[in-house]
Amino acid sequence: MRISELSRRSGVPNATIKYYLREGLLPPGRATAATQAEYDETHLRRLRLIRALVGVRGLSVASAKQVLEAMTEHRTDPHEVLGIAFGIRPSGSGDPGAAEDDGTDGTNPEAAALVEAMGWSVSEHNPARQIIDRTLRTLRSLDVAYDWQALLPYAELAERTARYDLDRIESITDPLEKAERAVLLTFLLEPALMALRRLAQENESTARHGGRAHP
Amino acid sequence: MRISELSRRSGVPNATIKYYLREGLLPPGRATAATQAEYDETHLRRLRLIRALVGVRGLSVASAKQVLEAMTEHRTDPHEVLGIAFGIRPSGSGDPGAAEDDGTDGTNPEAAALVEAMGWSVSEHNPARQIIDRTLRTLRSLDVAYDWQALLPYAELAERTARYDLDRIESITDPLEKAERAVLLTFLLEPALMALRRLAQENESTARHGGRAHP
DNA sequence: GCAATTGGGTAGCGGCACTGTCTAATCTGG
DNA sequence: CCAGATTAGACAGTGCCGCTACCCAATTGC
Repeated sequence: MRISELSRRSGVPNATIKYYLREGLLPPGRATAATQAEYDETHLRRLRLIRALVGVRGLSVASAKQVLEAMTEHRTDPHEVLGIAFGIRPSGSGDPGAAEDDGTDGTNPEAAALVEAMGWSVSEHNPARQIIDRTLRTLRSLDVAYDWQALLPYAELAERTARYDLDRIESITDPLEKAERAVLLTFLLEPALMALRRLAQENESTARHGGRAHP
Repeated sequence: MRISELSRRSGVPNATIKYYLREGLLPPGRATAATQAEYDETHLRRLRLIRALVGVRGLSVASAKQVLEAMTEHRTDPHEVLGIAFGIRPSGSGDPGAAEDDGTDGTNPEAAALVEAMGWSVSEHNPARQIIDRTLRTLRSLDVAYDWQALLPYAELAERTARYDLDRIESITDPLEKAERAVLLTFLLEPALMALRRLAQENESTARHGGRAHP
């Protein structure tokens, strides 16, 4: 399959496919000549995956690249992939690297306390820790008295969610397929889970305040 | 308080505050003269809220504006605010309005089935429905056999999350404060909840595969 | 042989979130 | 009363990001 057919079958414009190739999100096709390369079903699949991560989930192209790299390399087992992939940040946020001026070392004490309390075994470097500490700090700066203990019930629910996530990929034997499924469920499901929460919030709000939905 | 003090106390550059004023995210100060306006604590608070929504949560400035408008107007009760605010989309996603070419009418049948099965009472227009249907369609296009029934356990957990969310704001009497808290908990907590899920996933993965965290 | 297609490269575009500059009016200190 | 600083408001410019358009030489299919 040449690039035009790949474009036609995926619905992604020719120029955009070239862009993904340049950026390294899509591996190059098997070159058959100086101006000819052959693509196969794996490229088509990868392309759809890219579109899902970027379009539906809203990852930046750079973040999607990291996820895909982690997924493809999967040095030993899917566990690695999860560990690496879980640290990607959405496109919206600003500067990675140096914190603006809030003098935060890399300790994230609140996340650590939470992990300890839950009895979890997670890497010190998991960037999810940062997100938790940052969120709590931000909330408190807005006079919302939240600390890690306020997150405990949420952590409990997250634990069940994670168990359910892992159940769903346990039966897959092919490691690459398993890694792909893990990425899909982790990232692509995030907007849907938040959507579920909002539906449930509206329902719960309706139930408590007795109001009916706006027409 | 004049603009410079507002800038100094919030850490937001002068020019950026003017930008937010232009965009309508921050209400104008009380003009005392042609080149003088007075800002107060509510402006400072609002500014911090903007920064939290845009910086931490990653909302686009336009989305943040909608959230803030819904929050401020709060025609009758916080229930309205939740209903409106819950429909905001993150900045990452592409074109609102016309769906690309996947001929989707506005029905979102899977979300409807899920809502029905859960016995929820939510508006037909809640955009969370769209997100759910879109996510499921995308997953299936990637050969992941998911339908609304696969989301039921997640919906169950979302319901508990929502109950906990509503518990936390129930005691607030001032309607504007309540609306603000609802917005904060709904939006600002989202990254943290996803972070919790990832921590729990890593933990669960470690437990099942017996691996230890990467050094 | 020759139009059409392709790979590969570079340049440009539109949107977004600011940022810098300018002007005229106003305030402050002496 | 006046010099110097500050301010509101308007507008142009910047840097980044995700494409998109164009160009060229090589290759292909007819």
